[in-house]
Amino acid sequence: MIREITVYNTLTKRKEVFCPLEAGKVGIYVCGVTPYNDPHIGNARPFVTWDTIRRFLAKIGYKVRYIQNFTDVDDKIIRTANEQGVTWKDIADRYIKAYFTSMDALNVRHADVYPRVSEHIPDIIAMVQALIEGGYAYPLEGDVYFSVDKFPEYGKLSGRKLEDMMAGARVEIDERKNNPMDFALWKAAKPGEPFWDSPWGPGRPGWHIECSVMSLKYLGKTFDFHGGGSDLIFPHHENEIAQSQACCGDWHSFARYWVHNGFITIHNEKMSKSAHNFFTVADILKEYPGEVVRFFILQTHYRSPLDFSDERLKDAQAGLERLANSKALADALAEREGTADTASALAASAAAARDDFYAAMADDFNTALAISYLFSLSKGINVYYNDVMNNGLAFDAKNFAAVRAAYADMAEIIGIFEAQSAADDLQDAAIEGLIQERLAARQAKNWARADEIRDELKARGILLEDASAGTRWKRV
RNA sequence: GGCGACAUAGCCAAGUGGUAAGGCCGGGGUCUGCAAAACCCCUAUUCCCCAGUUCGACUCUGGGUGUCGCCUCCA
Repeated sequence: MIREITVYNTLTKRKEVFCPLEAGKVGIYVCGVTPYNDPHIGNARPFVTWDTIRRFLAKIGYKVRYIQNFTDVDDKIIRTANEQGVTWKDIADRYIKAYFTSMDALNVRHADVYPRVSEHIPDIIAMVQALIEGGYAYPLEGDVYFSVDKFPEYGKLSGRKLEDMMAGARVEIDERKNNPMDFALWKAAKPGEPFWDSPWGPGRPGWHIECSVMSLKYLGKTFDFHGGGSDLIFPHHENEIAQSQACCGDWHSFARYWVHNGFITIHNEKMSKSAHNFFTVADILKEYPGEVVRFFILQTHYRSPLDFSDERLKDAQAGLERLANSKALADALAEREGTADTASALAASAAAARDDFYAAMADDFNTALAISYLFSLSKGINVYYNDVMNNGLAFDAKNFAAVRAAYADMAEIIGIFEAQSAADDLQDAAIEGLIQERLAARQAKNWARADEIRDELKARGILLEDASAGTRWKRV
């Protein structure tokens, strides 16, 4: 079942054949969010992407362990809490909840562990201590800094040299540090900030150290995939590499494949909280179903930029509805019985489509290409449906079951067709009753009454579609 | 200033050294009481520009132009 997959590794800047650390298993660490406001769609991209990758890996037989952190101790959280007169924990809890609400709507399955910084302070202190003892870090007036000069490989992920960075640094230079690029592992507490006791006095962790600590704790010192947005490559991931490798004393430890997704843009400009050009997932969900948003994201390869607009979302919705319609047709067909041998060719093309789909996913998780095979099978299903329902072709239950299974299998990886049917005050039986009444009206050529019933149902979100074999209905 | 990515039809978007997937929109047709859905047909002699390598390049190399990103919090 497990097939060879290739993946673009930011570290080597090329596609590589993926070889798991441990046969049959995959360990994934994805940088999560800092919970201080509602997630916007740009934030959602890596999680939808990784959810899909994860589904695929599990499908082809890997046992997947997926870890995603919450940075719940942070400047912005503290600032927001102070502005609102609540505790940092209130803010973190509120927006972690908001994160789940949004991601659940996008069919993002939960991680195996969601470690939080605030729950790993002792582990963090231990790693900082180890880095100091190893000569890689130094305390300074209650802070602790990582000394980049002690780590020869610094810059290997982002492809930049220390000298180049210093030349163009726009950061205010802190003269106390050994090297301006040295970054904080531990920050001394300022008045009004949350703090924990440490060997260097009261303080809190720097940003990068958490991921080194928590990935080590939950995945070990070496693991397979490390993911996140491209904006994390530098300095965040670069710093993680420095900390983890220095700490473990093993130059080849830490993440083996670095996978970074491109940005979601608006009018071709990066969407970001600081630029105030973002749309939150929650707001988009008021206009579009979560699956449309998910589908919109997956129709573009994860490494490409993705421009967000209402028009693009509408396009995605139209495409997804096409796929969903085929699913509905397939479901309707599947209720029939028939022993004819009329779907063997379709079954063969379904198997081929599924195979192509898997091959596309195995080639650097090319969801855009993979989805095209879903469309091709969709067409096959539609044609067969028309032949059986409208052209009198005898039904082939056995082969069609295989077709339907292949279609569902692909859809499951993409993560569509999972929306819970919304609770509706109109019961199925009532709908069927009205459809029967309309049928009678149509037979009596009472078009006015027939259309009235159709409009009535439409107003309540029920769409009718007449076919020679009967009337189908669906909720929209 | 340093480093990097990308440029494919009206819109979006895959892709390969061997002659351009798929989706959306649009046009025509079939089916239908009308709708809806579906199906069929049409919609890039061409992949930013200029050189070069090659039997052959959109795909490789060099140069140019444009857009975007990272170098500061950021998915």
